[in-house]
Amino acid sequence: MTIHYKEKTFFTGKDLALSVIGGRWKIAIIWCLLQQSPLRLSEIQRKLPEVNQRMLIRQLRELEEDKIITRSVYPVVPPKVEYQLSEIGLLLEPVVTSICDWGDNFAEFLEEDADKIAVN
Amino acid sequence: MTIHYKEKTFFTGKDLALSVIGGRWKIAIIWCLLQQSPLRLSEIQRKLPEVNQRMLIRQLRELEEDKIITRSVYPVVPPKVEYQLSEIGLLLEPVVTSICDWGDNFAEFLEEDADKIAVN
DNA sequence: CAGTATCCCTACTGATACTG
DNA sequence: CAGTATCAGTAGGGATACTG
Repeated sequence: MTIHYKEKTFFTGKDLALSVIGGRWKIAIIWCLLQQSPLRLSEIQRKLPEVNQRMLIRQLRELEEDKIITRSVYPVVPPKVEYQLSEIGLLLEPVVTSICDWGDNFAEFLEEDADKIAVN
Repeated sequence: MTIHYKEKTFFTGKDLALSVIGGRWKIAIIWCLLQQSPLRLSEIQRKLPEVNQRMLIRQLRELEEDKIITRSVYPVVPPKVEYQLSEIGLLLEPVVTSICDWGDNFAEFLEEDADKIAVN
């Protein structure tokens, strides 16, 4: 496999995937939109308070460019903008799920480790 | 869930997972070690030529600290160091697999897109 | 509400040289 | 072989203030 995208060359699906979803907050954003959709910017901000607004908007723009999410602007006052996952974006569900599952596993693992130390 | 790790607090397994495997080259390293294990540093370098040595070693160190991989040093001349996935590290297989699968899907999606443009 | 604009800083990167 | 050391450049990220 060889694919050219955004002036770069990727030799595996993995590398392509990482270039698209590897951004600092992208998995978190996708996780939000898998749980509930569509979401407005302010709603995503409430769900991800640890992300500052500028970064959130930048990562949303990149996801939109890559067609992972769609952005719908309603010409009303006050402004209303809705974000949701595209078809290809929805297919990221297994990625997000497996990450969540592993994270839970790892959390348990850390607790066991802490127990061992506590026992000693 | 609330877990404290490395002086930070995580409220979801997902956030914990991302803090551990979110590094720039970590998924790539884990992918290597899932394919073949153990691997020596020079072998990983050959498999991931796009990563420079200093970054590779840093990310390996972090993965080792988080107990995702193990590092075995053999006291021989010339030096021999082997890296392999730990038990919890091996459990990342579904994460890596789902990322690879999605990446392949996304590559197809891009090609279809290119076709549409070509047709017009 | 949904964004920009500004400033600053850390992380990553690349090249090259050196060591046990 | 498997690293560490140094320098220097760039991209990504963070805090805060401001606007249609």
